[in-house]
Amino acid sequence: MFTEIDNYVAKCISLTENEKEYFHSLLNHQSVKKKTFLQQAGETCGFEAYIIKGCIKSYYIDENGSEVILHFAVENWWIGDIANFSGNKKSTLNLEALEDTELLVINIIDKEKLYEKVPKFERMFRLMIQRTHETMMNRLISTMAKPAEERYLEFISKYPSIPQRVPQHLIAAYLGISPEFLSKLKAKLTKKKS
Amino acid sequence: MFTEIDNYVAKCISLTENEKEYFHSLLNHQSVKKKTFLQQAGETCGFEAYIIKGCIKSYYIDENGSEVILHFAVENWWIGDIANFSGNKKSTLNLEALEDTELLVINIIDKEKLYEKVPKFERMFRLMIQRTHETMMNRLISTMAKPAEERYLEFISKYPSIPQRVPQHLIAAYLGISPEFLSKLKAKLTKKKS
DNA sequence: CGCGACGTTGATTTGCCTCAACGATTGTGG
DNA sequence: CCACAATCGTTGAGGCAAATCAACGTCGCG
Repeated sequence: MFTEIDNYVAKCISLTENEKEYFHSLLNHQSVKKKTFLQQAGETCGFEAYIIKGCIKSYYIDENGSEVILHFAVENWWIGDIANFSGNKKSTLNLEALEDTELLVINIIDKEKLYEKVPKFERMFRLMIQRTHETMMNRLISTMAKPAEERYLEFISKYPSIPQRVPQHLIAAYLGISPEFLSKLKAKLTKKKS
Repeated sequence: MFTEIDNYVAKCISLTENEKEYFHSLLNHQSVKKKTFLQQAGETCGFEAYIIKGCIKSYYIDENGSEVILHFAVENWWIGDIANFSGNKKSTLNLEALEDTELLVINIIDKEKLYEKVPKFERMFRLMIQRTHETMMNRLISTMAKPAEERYLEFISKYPSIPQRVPQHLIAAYLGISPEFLSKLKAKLTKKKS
């Protein structure tokens, strides 16, 4: 149960057996059935979760009612609600399982305790968020500067496994285009090839 | 010279006199004249800088040649190149002074030393990057889900001082719209009021 | 003074959206 | 096990937000 997450941690920092045990003791195993929510907008609980198996879609619904997808998080990713870290404002983030999913969850209180007892974890989570931030920035740049076709091609080459697990209209939402338009894009691309 | 940055640090962590002195010893004061670069795309030096006075524009030029502005960083902000942290790939980020600017710079090597000697700084930079990441996400969401007019209004209400220091076509670039279109937007808005 | 940087305005074009109708597939309750 | 409803993808017609191109006025500065 802990092998994957231990591998992940080991890539950033090295722990003693005691520290590892303490870390494990703060993690709660949780299963989430397909089409159910790990978190819904409006809840205030703060946590972070490591995905052992499955796929979670994290997305916002903004005031105008449009859905913006942040991630399709799969095995060996962290998900959580950044907004919940800094302030304690209500989250506007939704986390919904696209498949039956197994997670290891740490709540924000325990995470602070962890930082206190094993400060090395500050480093791990700093590195984690740095990487997330970096991908996010690249996405912002793509979104602002590149046409939909290019963004789509980038997406499938960066995440080749996602289109096989996730319905196409969600990929459209991720790219920020309408499902109809993505369909037309694909038609155009296959025509090009032939 | 260190009063502003010390205030910033104190909001996140508390330091002994010794730690503070060590921190100061790693900072290099640097002045950058208007219209010159603190960093240009292609350089590999990694650093992070705290702005004491002035204004820095950080932006990418993507393959298609279009400019995407990440920040207008002013007093009491950090700037740096995230991409340079994780990998050591060449940066694609440009940092250009829009005004004569005074900075405190720490290079990436010294920053690692700092982490080692005073692990508390892991926390400070984690919190810093969490906040940056949060604003970035909100911007991504706005960019994807909201029309230009709404984004413009958000911008001037969030950063009311920026339009007074920064030429309008750069604000257009920040918002991801053409300068002409921003001009037309403003015309429409002032007409609405009257 | 003259040049370059900046902002405005108008005409035209285009990337993408919305709406609507239609197959194909899946899954679920009777 | 079938029937019917969801869910999903495709295609076409029309519309709109924003880009592009071009011309022009204005200011600040060397």
